[in-house]
Amino acid sequence: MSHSNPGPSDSDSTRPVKSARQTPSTEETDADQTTDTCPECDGRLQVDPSHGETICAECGLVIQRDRIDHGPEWREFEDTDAGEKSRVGAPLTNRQHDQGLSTTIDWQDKDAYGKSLSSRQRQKMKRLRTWDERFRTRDSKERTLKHALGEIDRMASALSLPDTIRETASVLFRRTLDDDLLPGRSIESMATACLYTAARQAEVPRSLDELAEVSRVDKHEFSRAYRYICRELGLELEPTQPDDYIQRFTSALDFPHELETRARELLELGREHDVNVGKNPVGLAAASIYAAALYLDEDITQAEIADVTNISEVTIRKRYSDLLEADPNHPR
DNA sequence: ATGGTTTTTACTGCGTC
DNA sequence: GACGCGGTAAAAACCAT
Repeated sequence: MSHSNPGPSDSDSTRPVKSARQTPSTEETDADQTTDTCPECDGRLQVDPSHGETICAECGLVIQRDRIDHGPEWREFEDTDAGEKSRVGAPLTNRQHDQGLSTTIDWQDKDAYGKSLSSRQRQKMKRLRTWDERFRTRDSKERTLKHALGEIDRMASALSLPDTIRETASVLFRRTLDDDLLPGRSIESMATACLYTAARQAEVPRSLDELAEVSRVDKHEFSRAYRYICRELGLELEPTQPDDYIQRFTSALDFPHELETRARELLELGREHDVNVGKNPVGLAAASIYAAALYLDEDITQAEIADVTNISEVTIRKRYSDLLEADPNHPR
């Protein structure tokens, strides 16, 4: 009866569980007042009843979605109740500029039975469509939002990021819009920055290079926008961990799961010997994968890893020789 | 702006298939 | 001889001050 959808985070389930990020206990207590704090920024969590979402008041991170059944309430006893109790409809979403509420006039010149309209009617529909369109994107902010959310969706799909992250990115963009951070910056760069931020907050980071490949603006533009919104919205993000890139890179290279764990061990070893402080986490991930591949006799060249990670061979060499030195029983 | 650090680019020499 | 690898110098990029 209720929407028991498996949840968008499923596409993420292949990742090894790092720690209990989700707080499943809140499901049971089910109180609207939750005293938890955001795992990202320790901000206060609040429940948005209209969306059934738990979001962080500080950074806009969506913790949990769809706790409210959006299904209908079938309780109309008298005629006067007609329509009032029925709350049928799709759930609200932040990912459409009008939160998914508006209707659109179809582009086909057909009536409800699928028959073609007379030419007179066609004229009329054309005019109506024009006004309908103007109405739906009434002012510039709505238009901006529409554009941005479309872009966020497109880029998130290209990077196969789950829905929760798109939601977070959408919330972030709304905040930048509400705080008037947009003037002077392109919508594209802001939208890209929001997505980048959202992915980092959810600990499934995509590198700046990866974002740059799907964005319509270049790296510098949106990384400037990113720093800007971090400052203005007071977001404090931890630096990304090399571990967060391991799973994606190993699977892109068709390596077995075993290699993944080996790479993580190497990173841990490196951490203990302080050889990876101040280094690019993406470079470290690439190096640990290369090193792990050597241990496990995988057939791989530095060039191939450099290719999928966008890290130069030189850097891979440097980082992985660091890692080997940290390993007391390395092969050579 | 500046200086320190990291990463990239370009190039060289060595061993192997 | 092409390829993978290790190294180096210089340029570029990045970051804090």
